[in-house]
Amino acid sequence: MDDLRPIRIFLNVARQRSFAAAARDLGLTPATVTRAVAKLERDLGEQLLLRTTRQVSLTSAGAVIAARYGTLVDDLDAMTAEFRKDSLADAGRLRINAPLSFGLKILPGLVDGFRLAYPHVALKVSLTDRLIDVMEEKSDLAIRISQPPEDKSTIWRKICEIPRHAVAAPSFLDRVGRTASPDDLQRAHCLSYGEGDDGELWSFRKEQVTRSVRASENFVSNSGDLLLNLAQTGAGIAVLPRFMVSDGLAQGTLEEVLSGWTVAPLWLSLFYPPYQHFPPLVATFSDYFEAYLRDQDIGIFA
Amino acid sequence: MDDLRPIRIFLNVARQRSFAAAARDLGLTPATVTRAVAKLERDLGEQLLLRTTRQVSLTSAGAVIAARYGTLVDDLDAMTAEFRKDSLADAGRLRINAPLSFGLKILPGLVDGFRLAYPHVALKVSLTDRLIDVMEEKSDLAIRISQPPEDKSTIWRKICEIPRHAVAAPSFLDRVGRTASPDDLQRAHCLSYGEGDDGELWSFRKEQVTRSVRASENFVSNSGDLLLNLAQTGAGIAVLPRFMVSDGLAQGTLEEVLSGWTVAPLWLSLFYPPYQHFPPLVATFSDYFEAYLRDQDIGIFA
DNA sequence: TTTTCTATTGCATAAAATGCAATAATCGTT
DNA sequence: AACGATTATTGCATTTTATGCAATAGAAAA
Repeated sequence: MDDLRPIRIFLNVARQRSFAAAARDLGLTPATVTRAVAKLERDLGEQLLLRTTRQVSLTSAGAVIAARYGTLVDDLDAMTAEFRKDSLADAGRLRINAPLSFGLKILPGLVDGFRLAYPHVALKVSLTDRLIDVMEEKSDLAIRISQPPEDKSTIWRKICEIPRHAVAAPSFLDRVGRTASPDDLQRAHCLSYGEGDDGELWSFRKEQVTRSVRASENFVSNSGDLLLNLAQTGAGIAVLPRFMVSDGLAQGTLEEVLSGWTVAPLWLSLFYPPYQHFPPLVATFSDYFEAYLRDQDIGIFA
Repeated sequence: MDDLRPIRIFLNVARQRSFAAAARDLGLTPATVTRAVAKLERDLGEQLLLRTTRQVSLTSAGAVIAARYGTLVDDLDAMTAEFRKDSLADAGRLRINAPLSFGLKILPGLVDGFRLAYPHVALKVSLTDRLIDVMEEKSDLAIRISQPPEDKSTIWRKICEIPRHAVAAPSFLDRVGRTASPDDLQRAHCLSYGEGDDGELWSFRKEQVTRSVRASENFVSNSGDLLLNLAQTGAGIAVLPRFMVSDGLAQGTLEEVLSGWTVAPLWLSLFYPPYQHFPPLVATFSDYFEAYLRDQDIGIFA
């Protein structure tokens, strides 16, 4: 019973008690109606309608089946209509994935605003620091802060650049001394972010001069928050997004290292699963996301 | 949304997270699966599945739709299975139509027995004395006591013959006198059964001799019970089925007129709507009906 | 009776589904 | 890194299915 057409036609005939009327109603030929009903009866192995050329009535089985299938078909139509309605850009469900630190620091305000603007959207936010596959994480979109993506297979959209600062605790700098040039940086003092074993490559820039330093592999973590904590307790120098260190700098628990030199920024991007047809709701959120960030002091819009 | 096939295929793909696996499972080619899912997505205007050559996952919309459609399709399958099961000969619904007097006198015992033998059949009995169209009365079968049917268009089955007796109250016969031959019958004394205006034609037979009397049009009723009541109160002579008068004869409230002469019997028949495929349950009841009547002293089985 | 409307069916045509083979993409293995 | 295996997709040819038209027989109405 895969084809609902015969059922629909049968229901119409049963309501109107006429094949011809049903045909006119549905814009079909009587022949089609006849064959559809015959097919349904054949499939169910039960006669549903009693026909004379001038009169049509229901058998017992037909009456039962008309009632039961009728409500079911109505349910299905209502459901399908709802699906179509939900396909608008301002309702439905949205699963978002974001990095841990970004999620905790930025998302609360953003999500609040979005829920206010689009109250019919059911949001599900998952926080993961790994730069995982969007599909595996079952997300409709993923927020990522990373080096400019080189991935070819995934779809992504650059939102802005995230300026970074090399920071350390004042107590730490008091102990090891403040340097003026990246060349003087002690590799062992570096608290590096990364998934693998080797340290990050930090690129400092001052006017036209660029200096690169490969951070030590002595300490590598995939958690920006951990690096922040360590830096604040005086364990070393970390290179972190501004939105993570601005509080510490303001309160004096952190001090910028190599001020005057700028670190190569990261990119804040939105990653999408391999959509053929971009869901309108995802586009809506993406636009809201970009607009929201423009009003915050988080990134630099090129 | 008339074709459930794409939905079924989509559900299978969603469960297995693989087009190829679904194809193997359903005995289809991957091409068919691909096209079915694409069709569903086109119909709903929403992407449901995210595919890579090695990975398949659900969009938000896909997850919702899979869940909702899944339960609905399950309901439909269960319903259809139930219909098929009910198409057996011992369950379902049965609408019976019978004449009033027969229904009150004979049906109670018959229905009791049938319900005991077939407890899963829902019976609906309607009593009508008119020889109406079976379809108009919305019955699956009609019990009729009548002259041998000449109808060509309807389907009927003769069960037995119903012997009739000409009866009157003893007091009535005391007053008007007892006659020995139909020829002496006073037309004005006849209480006639019929729908129209003119009286019945009563055919009496004694050995090889046949005598016909047309009953008076002075009193005609379409209710056998009314005729019986009138006869018992001494209003005249009525020709009635034996099962209606046997009690009166035994108790002496009625007396047979022209004993020795037999009245042409009526036929007890079952009338059916114009079935193409005879419903098994109707056949079951018909057989039970005939068997039950053989055990009663109601009819004569030729 | 004739007339009109009805349900059905055979036949020719149009539409849809299917299978096969080829292609591009991705993952695991060597 | 390169290869092999598996996967989803698509164009093309074929088969299956559905559809419309016209004809037929039956039943109610005029």
